Amino acid sequence: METKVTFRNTQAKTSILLALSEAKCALSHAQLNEKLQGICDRVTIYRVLDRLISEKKVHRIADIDGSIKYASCHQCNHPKTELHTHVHFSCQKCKMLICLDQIEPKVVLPDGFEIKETNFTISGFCNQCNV
Amino acid sequence: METKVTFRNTQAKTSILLALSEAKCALSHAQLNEKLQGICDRVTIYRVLDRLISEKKVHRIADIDGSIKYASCHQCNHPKTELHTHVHFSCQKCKMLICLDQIEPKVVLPDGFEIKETNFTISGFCNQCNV
DNA sequence: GTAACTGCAAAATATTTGCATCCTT
DNA sequence: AAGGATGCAAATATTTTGCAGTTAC
Repeated sequence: METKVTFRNTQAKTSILLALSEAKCALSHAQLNEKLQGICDRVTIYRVLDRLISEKKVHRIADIDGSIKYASCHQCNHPKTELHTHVHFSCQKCKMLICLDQIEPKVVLPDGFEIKETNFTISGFCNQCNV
Repeated sequence: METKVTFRNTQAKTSILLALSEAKCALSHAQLNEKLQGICDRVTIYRVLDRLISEKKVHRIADIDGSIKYASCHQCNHPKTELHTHVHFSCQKCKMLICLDQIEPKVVLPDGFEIKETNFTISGFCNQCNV
């Protein structure tokens, strides 16, 4: 009774993955839509992003304000890992959200807590804006 | 030219602060609205929450999925601190978001980065649900 | 009395769904 | 050709804004 879904490689998917790969930071749906200049519909972007996340090619990050950003997993050092335990930095000036792969805080939870996913975001001014 | 705003103590504000204080976890706007049972309007809840955040009585947490939760600052050990550097735990089963005050990862950022705010959330199963 | 606060209606955003059509495989 | 993917329209949230009437101080 297993429903096997085969993902296809389409123009939209390729463009979206490329846009995310080229970006040096995570992008919101709106930023992606702007960057893609109408190559495909807004709705398609939502759907493709969902598929890319299922395929573990993209990961979804909740920014410090709750807005969702998407990042190509190749930007991180551990593309196939479920846990993205590294820190994200969100700049209050240039609005960029970047992955600080090197920085992975070690956290030990109290007994009984089982960790499945993490989202560590620090906000402030990045090294480009902090002059 | 300074505009001094004096916040007032109103019925809605008192009820909302009480609801958040009674809760053992952070609540979303929708959860608050339900708990308040029509004591005040949805819009009022948004506006009161904004005020309470300005007054540093409540803090705003982006949950792992990007949804916004509000927590009474008395739940934390450092009510007046700007930085809420402790870890939040978001349970995938019971949907509760709690503050783990004791746990504060130490993070050292690369040169040039200035830290203003943090949001560390870990998701999984809490000690109540993990049986 | 005055300025902050509230409720209601309406606008602005953001995300999801339905469905006919188009494209990969 | 079969079923996944897309575009467009429309339905659902979710959050914000305007404004007239109310209330705290």
